[in-house]
Amino acid sequence: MYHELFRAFGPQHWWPGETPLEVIVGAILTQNTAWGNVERAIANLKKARLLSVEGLAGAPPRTLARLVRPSGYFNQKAVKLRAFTDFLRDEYGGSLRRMARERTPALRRKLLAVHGIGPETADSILLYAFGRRVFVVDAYTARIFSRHGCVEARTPYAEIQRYLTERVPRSVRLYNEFHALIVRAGKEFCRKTPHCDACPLKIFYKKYV
DNA sequence: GACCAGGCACATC
DNA sequence: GATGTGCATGGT
Repeated sequence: MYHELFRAFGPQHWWPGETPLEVIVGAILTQNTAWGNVERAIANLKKARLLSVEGLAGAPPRTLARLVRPSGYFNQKAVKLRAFTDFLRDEYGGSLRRMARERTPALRRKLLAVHGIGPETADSILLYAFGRRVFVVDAYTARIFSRHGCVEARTPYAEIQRYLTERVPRSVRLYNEFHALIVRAGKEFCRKTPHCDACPLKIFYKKYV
């Protein structure tokens, strides 16, 4: 499936963010939200010169909420951004470099304890901000692999993740590209109803489903 | 005007 | 532990 997707779409160059902090902010803002709206919110933060650890930590919550408004759930997301900078300050003295020295299992555990960071957001941060070998599962992943008969519908996050890590070669590079391609395919072909004839994965669909 | 989008926390059973 | 609900904007 990976090779079919790569052949069809080519490299996706993920994450679409320039710095680890920008990846983290994007991961929080994109929760159940179209990426285009996240881009507007990030642009607002940049324009206000608040897309920094100090900026996010120091800005009034109402200001943050106003700036991230285009990404939806803006009151909650303002709280979540602040929860992250609080965590970064308390746990690593506000230093992403120090945070980057933490070992993956401990870091994942700590991230999951932060308000607003669940499994997908934690794993996106681990893989795309810190280059850790963690397979990110999202709504598209669940949909595509359940529609291909690999897992049951509504299989829990951890189980889908286990299914994939047991089968996919364990490479950060591959995890990065595969997940990005899954999102690409999900957006274009697997939204409300399957469009299997045009989808690069159609041969798998026809063979197994 | 309905439906959807790269979830998560919280309440309730 | 499973299931339901609120959160909210912008595109199709």
